[in-house]
Amino acid sequence: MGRCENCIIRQFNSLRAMSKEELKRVSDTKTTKLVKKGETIFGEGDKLNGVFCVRDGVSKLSKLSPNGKDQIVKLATKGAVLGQRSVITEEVANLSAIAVNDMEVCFVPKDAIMDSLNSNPNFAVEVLRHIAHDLKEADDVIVNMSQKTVKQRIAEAFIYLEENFGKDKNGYLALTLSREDIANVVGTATESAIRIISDFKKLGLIKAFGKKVAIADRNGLNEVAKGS
Amino acid sequence: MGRCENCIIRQFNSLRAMSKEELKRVSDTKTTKLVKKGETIFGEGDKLNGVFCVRDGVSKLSKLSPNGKDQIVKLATKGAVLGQRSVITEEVANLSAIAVNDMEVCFVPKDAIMDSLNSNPNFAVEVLRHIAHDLKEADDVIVNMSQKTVKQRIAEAFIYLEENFGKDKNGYLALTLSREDIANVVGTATESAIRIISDFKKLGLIKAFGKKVAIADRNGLNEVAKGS
DNA sequence: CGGCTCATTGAATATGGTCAACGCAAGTGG
DNA sequence: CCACTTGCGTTGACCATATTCAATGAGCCG
Repeated sequence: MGRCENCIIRQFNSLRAMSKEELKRVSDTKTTKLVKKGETIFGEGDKLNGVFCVRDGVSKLSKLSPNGKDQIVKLATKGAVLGQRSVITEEVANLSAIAVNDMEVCFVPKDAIMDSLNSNPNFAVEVLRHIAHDLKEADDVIVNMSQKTVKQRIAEAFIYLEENFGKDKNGYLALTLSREDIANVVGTATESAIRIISDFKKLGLIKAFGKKVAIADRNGLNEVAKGS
Repeated sequence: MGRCENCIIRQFNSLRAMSKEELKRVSDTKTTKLVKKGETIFGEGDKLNGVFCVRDGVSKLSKLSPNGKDQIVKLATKGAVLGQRSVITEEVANLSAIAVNDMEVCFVPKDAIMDSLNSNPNFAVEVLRHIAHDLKEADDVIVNMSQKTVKQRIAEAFIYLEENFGKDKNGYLALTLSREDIANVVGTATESAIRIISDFKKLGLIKAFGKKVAIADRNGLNEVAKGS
């Protein structure tokens, strides 16, 4: 099992602001887990005793709405730290974290985190910056959700997926989501999403092969996203 | 002009975690402003040189969507600190802050804030807790926006307004928003909001007198909000 | 009294959700 | 190997919801 001090992933998240000693402590108390596609890392309402640092794979963070539908609030990938928010506010988890593909995550007990927060201002400020950035993104999502059509949001989602997760050798989006997951990301019914995706295909904006999708006309998609 | 050390408002926000010396410094550099209803405290894209602490009145924090419509992301009242997020990430403001009624705000230059953040872990963690809480709320708003109908969201909005801003002696909501503002809070067209409000009135859920609104049947509204 | 701003209403249209059916591919167990 | 299930993706038809454009009213202020 690797040592946090040498972990490259750390460069992407707030743990990079920890001192050598702090990292050593984290490394000594952490455990590494493999999470299979579809498995739950933690669920809404769970009491979290630490945070999860994503080393590999992708997790969806979602919340069940009162009407019984899941809304995916964000996708977390390599470098993300899950559960941070709940640990800080000492509340139960507000979102569920479910693996979208096979993952490798490190669990870091909360004491190591909280002690560093309370004693190392550099670390606290670094975490603060990350959360502040998340908040900005969340505000932007609110605006998108409430002001854009489903079609625009789906177009944006594809662009987002390509930008953040890249493509495989055949040009398909490297992260393959089920139609249902796509619908849950943009907040619509699965059938609605399917219809729009099918339209995009007919318009030549994307290519689709089973659940795999490739962006064929990036500019065109962009036009749609901005409202054509 | 009052001294921050004696300011009661401070109890509601992260400034309560500052030491006496830090507060003194804030107090010496701060300025107090009166902002009239409709005036802009800062706009999207502005570079902020400090934060604004709300002593009285209410501000709407909104963002213009690409299609030209304003989305009100949140309402900030007594005790709220505006612009905090932008100062922390050293980005331009992501939202506009506009006074919904006459306000009194204190402007605190960012140096005092940043220096305390970097040297006082108590303060940093307190700010962190606040922002983490804001993030949770934002995530919840995302779920509401994408999964609930306009009718549900308007019902929730009225309940929210009563809970957070109270009523006047006649039972009307103490914070009076224009129909357009209500529409912008729930993310819909003004006419849609108006129609639904008019329905609520016919159903006896609310009373309306011009732009003033009073909740008549709290339980009924709650039913609607949960989806009846 | 204009001239404003905002609330209100109607009618036509667009957009999205729901229900139901069918196809296809990947297992699974006999 | 075949019948059977199961999970998705896909499509159609219908209904509900929300937007848009347009017109009218109601109150307010100089």
